[in-house]
Amino acid sequence: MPMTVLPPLDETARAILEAASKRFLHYGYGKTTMSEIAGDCNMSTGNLYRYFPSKLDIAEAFVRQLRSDQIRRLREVMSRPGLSTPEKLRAFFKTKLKLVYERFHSRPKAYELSQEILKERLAFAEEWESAEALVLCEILEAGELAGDLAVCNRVRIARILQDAFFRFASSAIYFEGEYEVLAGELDDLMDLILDGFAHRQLQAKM
Amino acid sequence: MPMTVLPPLDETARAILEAASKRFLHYGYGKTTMSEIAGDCNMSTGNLYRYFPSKLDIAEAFVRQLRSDQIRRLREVMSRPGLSTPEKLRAFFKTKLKLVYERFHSRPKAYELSQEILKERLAFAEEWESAEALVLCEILEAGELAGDLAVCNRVRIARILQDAFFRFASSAIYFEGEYEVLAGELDDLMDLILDGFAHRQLQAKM
DNA sequence: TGACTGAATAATCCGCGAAGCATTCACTTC
DNA sequence: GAAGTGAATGCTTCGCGGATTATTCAGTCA
Repeated sequence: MPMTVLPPLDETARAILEAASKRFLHYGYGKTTMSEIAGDCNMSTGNLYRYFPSKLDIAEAFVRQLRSDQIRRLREVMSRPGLSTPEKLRAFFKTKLKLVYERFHSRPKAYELSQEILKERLAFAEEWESAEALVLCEILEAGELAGDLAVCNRVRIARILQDAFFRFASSAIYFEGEYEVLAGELDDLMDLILDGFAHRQLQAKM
Repeated sequence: MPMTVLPPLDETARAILEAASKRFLHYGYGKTTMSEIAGDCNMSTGNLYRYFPSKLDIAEAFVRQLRSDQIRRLREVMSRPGLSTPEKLRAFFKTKLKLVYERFHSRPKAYELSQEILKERLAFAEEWESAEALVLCEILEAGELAGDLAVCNRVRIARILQDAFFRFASSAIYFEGEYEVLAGELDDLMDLILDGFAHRQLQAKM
């Protein structure tokens, strides 16, 4: 179920994916042809289709790697010892902003590819959202257990948080502003929302 | 400064705008030609340019009307007597969602035109955002005076609110879901944020 | 002199044939 | 029979000439 577990790839498939990835990163999805990928792997185009149903699926597999790497990093940050639940939530969204911002500016082809796939493959986009929501749920659950947070419905709260920080995951903003400004606005919003949780905490105690 | 005040249009300009609007709504921006507009007004194409610098400016003037109408309605809702500040804030964003949702589904040409202009005319998009922020600021100011709300920096808070509800103004969502679902999610988010204000209120009193 | 014209200009759009490419499949290889 | 081939197929894109259309401007009108 969680997308971080990739179906195991046989050696040939891995070689194909690696060759394709290099070209995608250098030249972009559109400027990479199946014959080039096949050539890099010393095989014919026909054989590629024994390992991937289509070119788009190769790209999806690539983006899947990028994304699961991102999930891994998010988990890493959030599980640093000594962080309170509010701090974890803040770290989650700030890290996400930083990762996406960096990818956008330093690896534009990867960013662009990611966007293309997400547009074509709605199911994948939803899968990815759920994977993130899962991490959020884990943070919330830990907070609940630690008495850090009063949360009645974790799934719902995770969804609300995703809504609230939607703007910071939207590509539109990366043309607008500096990272520092964006991060500042994110902090402001997080302050308000954490106050919301604090208030609920108080209410729950009464 | 506020965009709701349109530069007064002379009679001819108004006629042009009206003729153009009809065609934009029926056939869309791209399928409307300057000669058609001129024909509708019994004048030559050249004369149109004495009143508007370009076709895009006619469209902008039209969208400006739509938008200022929307601002007017937002103000109307928010100034209904007997609403507390939290209720006003909720009404503001729910009304906005409803207006945009309705436009998207019942007047697709108008929606599409709106999007086209906002893409071309960044300055206009920003102007529009500021106009909305201004309304929010007014709500916040009234709340402050009524002792309904503890707000230190109105402009900043307005910005935070716009960030938080960005998703509900983004066109992406109108393909996804039913209005009821969206409105429900908006309510959830608003609940959390209002709790945030409530908490700040308590803090301020101590 | 200000309102307006419409032919001239230049920019953009459109359709269509050619080229390039993803995908398939009958076939080869080991 | 699993792995691989590469020419054949059909789909998509591209480029380009002609047509359409936004914009201009020298000139008319009242």
